[in-house]
Amino acid sequence: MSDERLLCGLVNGLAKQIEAHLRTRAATLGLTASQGAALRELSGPLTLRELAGRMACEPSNATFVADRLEEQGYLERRPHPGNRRAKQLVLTPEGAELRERLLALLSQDSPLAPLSPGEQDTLQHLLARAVTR
Amino acid sequence: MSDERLLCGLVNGLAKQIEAHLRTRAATLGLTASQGAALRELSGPLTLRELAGRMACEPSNATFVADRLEEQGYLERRPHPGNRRAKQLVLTPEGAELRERLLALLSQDSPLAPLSPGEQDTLQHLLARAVTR
DNA sequence: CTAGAATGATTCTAATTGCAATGATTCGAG
DNA sequence: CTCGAATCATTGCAATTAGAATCATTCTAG
Repeated sequence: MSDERLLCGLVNGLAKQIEAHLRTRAATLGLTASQGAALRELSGPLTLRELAGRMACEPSNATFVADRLEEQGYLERRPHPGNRRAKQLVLTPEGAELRERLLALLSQDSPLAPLSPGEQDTLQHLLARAVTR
Repeated sequence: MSDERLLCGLVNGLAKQIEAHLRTRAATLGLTASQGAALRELSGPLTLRELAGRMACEPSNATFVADRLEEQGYLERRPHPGNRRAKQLVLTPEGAELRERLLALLSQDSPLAPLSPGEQDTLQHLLARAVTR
């Protein structure tokens, strides 16, 4: 029989651990943890709402971090083709280059490293079933 | 092959989902999410640092939520036997009663419900291996 | 067609959180 | 024994975050 409270603590603990890992790596590039998370998710053009969804935060926060990244010249807001309300976030060449460096840093000493590829697969499968979006 | 970035997003997403679930239930008892988390972890006397560890937050934060719970009469700070630096957090009868009500609320419609007990077991096992450094 | 609901982004405000510094107590090397 | 390092809780401050309100645009029922 599984203890749900313990399980919640473990999920939260691992999330915090992943965030701490991201925080240290992003800091070496002059970014906050949130900025690093945003950069990590921007594998292609995203709308602000999509970014908020991937970062699991409020849209107002996504606006905030996008502002900072835009000020630093790492992304641009472009009019969304086909929806004039929305804006597309697109990385500048500097942003894309920085993203590559960040991804390289993140792949080192990942908190998920103790798990084998197979275990990561089953973990991914279980989490995907639990997360309702 | 597993995508580590996707996995990180899933862990974070589930953590946020669990927190949102906790937030709504705690709110019906007049508590914030953090206060609810603290109450949930206080199955027995805990030191502030232990509580912070279980909540995966900074000790200063644990002090903050303990202050609130103490003001509301749900817990007491007692001198720790054997260590005069530390303080033991102990639930009052009202706190213990409130905790039972919270646990009852939390067991309903848990975000982990989509997973079978067996799946929750393997999930717990995997997370435990990843989170222990 | 059109009025009202819904969606997307933004702004403002308040609350939560992390971080560095401080005081008190305990531990440990020499 | 003793002095410096480490631990525990707390405080103050800065930064992040969530939540409600607002404006513009899009969708939809009738």
